[in-house]
Amino acid sequence: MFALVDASNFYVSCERVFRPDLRERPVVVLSNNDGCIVSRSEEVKRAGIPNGAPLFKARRQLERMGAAVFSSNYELYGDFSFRVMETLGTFTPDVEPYSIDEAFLVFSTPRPQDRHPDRLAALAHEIRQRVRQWTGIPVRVSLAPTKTLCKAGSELARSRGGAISLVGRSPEAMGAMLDEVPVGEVWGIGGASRRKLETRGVTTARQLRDAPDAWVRKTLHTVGMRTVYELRGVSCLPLERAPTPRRTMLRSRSFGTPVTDPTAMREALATHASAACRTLRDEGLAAQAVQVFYHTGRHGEGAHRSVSLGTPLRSPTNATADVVAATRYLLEQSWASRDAAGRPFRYKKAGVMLLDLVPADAQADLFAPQRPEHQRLYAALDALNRQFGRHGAPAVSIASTQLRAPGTATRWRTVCEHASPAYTTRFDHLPALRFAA
DNA sequence: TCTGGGGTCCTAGGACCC
DNA sequence: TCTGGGGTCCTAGGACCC
Repeated sequence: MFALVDASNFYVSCERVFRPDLRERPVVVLSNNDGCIVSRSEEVKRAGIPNGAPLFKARRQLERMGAAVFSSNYELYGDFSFRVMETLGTFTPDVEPYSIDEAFLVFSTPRPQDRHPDRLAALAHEIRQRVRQWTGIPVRVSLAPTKTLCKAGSELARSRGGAISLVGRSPEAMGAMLDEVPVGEVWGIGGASRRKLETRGVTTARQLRDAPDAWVRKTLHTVGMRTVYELRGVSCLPLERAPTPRRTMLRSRSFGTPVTDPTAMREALATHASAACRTLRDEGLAAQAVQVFYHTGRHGEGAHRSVSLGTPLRSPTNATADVVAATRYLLEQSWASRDAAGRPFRYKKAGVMLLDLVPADAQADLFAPQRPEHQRLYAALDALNRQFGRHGAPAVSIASTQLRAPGTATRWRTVCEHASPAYTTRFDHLPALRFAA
């Protein structure tokens, strides 16, 4: 038996914990660079502002509603996520954090006498209550025999007090529930599959569940077949107790101001490469290939250009200097300031991708140079930054991340104009209580 | 008129998720 | 003026081999 615990409007909920004045007010949280709306309170959803809407399009409406607007504060959300996961760990050791705001839990199948719907509904409610009381975060809880059914249940729970159990229901009773779920809301059915299914007359989760195997296999291939089995109550997606080692890593950002000169681009790529390598070392991995990409905006006027170029590394590495050197080479190979008509390229975003990741201690190549001095260098660097780095800004970094002349501002960095305090992770941001006289 | 058969590996791109 | 960021998996098709 699986449980899905899912926070609704998680980022908004985090912002509200230390701001009770916002409980009844419309609130939105923005993506990086203050670009899009990525979390909306119920009031904002009701007003018809869609998820993913760019801020500049919704700004007037939000002002009229008196909405509070926040930049993303991942330090805060990450800490609340940790607290929620810890709380869930008091119900079962088998917790799989699935995303920042969701987790699957697995319980041993209840004995028949405990399988009464009331008892299961009570368990779902208890999880909900405890998370709310211990962390301040409202969640929905859905119990079901498979992960995909948990996801469907979580949708149904929205209109059922936030907790639901689909365990032990007959196929007919389950079908009645799945009738309420549009096929596009089934976990694993995205826009393309939804359109495909709808043109063939399949519009609900129940119809998908009851479609013939051969037809499903032909239409949605093996992944879709797995989804259908899961809808039938046959579990195909086990709980992932340990996270699977990652295969790739990407660090990218949109620029606060468009980049037109190669020096700023070099800085940005070196900064992304440094961040990626630090994570690589934290996770004990090494990369065998590097790719950089950068592009102009897709919207609006001006010259458009999109570059994506990669190179293998001589041997697996997580040394920042190696990767930065590779990004520099790739930039030199690909940079252009103007198009054929002489119009400047205004680059909006850049990123560094590390590929073919392997464990750092695996000896991939007998002839690869062994460089213990690198290990000591980066161990020292990481230790310095852990102790003296300030919230993502390293205390010691390699020089090419700071190519600008001293005293000049970095113009490419991300915009973040509505940040809330990191209430739970920085002493200087601790909330102050004010008592009315 | 006539155009083998079978295999591997790699890459790009699609689809999906949050 | 202003449109996140970070992942995984699968498939199709090309290159190449015998």
